Amino acid sequence: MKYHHGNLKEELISSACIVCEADGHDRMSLRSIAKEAKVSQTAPYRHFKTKESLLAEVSARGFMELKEILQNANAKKTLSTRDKFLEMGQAYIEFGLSKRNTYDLMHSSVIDKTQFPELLNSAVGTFEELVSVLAELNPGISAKDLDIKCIHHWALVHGLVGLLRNENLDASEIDTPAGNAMGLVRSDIKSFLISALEV
Amino acid sequence: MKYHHGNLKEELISSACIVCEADGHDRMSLRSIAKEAKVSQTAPYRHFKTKESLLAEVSARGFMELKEILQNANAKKTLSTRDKFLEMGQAYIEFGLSKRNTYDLMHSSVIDKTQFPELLNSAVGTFEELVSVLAELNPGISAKDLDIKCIHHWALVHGLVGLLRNENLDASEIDTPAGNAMGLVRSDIKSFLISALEV
DNA sequence: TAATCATGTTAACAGTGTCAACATAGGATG
DNA sequence: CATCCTATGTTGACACTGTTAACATGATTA
Repeated sequence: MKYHHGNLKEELISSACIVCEADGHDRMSLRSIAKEAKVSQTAPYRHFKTKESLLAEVSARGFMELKEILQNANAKKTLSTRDKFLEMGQAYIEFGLSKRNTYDLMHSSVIDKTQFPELLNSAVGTFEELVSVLAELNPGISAKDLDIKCIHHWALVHGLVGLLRNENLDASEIDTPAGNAMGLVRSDIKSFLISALEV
Repeated sequence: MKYHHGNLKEELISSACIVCEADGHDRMSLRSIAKEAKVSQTAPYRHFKTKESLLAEVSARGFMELKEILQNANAKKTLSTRDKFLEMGQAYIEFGLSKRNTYDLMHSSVIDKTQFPELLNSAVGTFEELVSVLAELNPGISAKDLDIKCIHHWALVHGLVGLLRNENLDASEIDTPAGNAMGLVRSDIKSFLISALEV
């Protein structure tokens, strides 16, 4: 039994990633992931100043994964620019729905992003991928209009994820106009995007 | 000093509303609001089964307030339908930004809405106000298309609130394309809505 | 008047983030 | 090689949390 773990920091982060996605960041305790790493409950404090800073790391990895997913969609050379754009939108939404709790953390206010510059950069990085495809799709557009278009589309997919994730308005659970519409959109995200993005 | 408080449930709820908005729902403790009401730390359990159920009440009040705000916007008879619609969008966003923490709670996953039917109804109620104005704005539209349009616009404003609230991407704080664009949108929400909603 | 029951209290439990004080080991320095 | 330093671990403690069980009170009702 060796006193020093050797790779604790990395193990804590990846363990935290798993627990966060499984249980949600608010139900994750530092002590439990320390225990999982077979290490005392205060050992994490040698690598993270606070619980928040460990969560910031988890969040940053989420943004990196999301960025990679968007890059992959944008890199499909067989697709037209328009289709790459649609693919990105769909990929974004699917990430938000499948990595539900991680996505939650990424946009949660428990982490003050201004205190974690790297995290802020990661979050902003997502935006850049969108800028590139929209610039290609709208040749000659002004920088300002391009930025605004980006926000428009980012807000749309981000908001849709929020509605689909959080509201439990699925037709399967409740029979209302909102619920029915939500089920409709969920069952065919691509069609919704085509009509909503009007591209 | 009377043993029975007389109005404890109501006082706990309104106190919780204030604390939630001030500190955020995750930093609110049952014990602290019990103390504030000059009552023992377990007294709230006579009125709320769990902390979550108290938060559900706070959330429901948030949705009611939001619905009222949207109704007021929709009821301005001097405005055209189009302007009422824009007014609603702006009012929604302003609510999300000014009642930041309450809005957070309303869309948080700490409350399982399926376990609080009233809360679910409140949340769905927001949707109905949007349906009415969009129906007026798009005469002859099919029910399905109307629902989808609603989701589209709801997602847009909801997503925009999320971006403006959560990302700390303001131009004042960080100088990036995303930050600059965010500052631009924030400074003139109405213009953004006009261009984004294309109405 | 007596009993019931909603509504309060106290004491306790297991769990949390975090800090101070101490222990260990591996690498740098003499 | 011996010694010290420093990174990294442990133990013990503190104040706080949500929640439950057991008990107290007092208003309503039979």
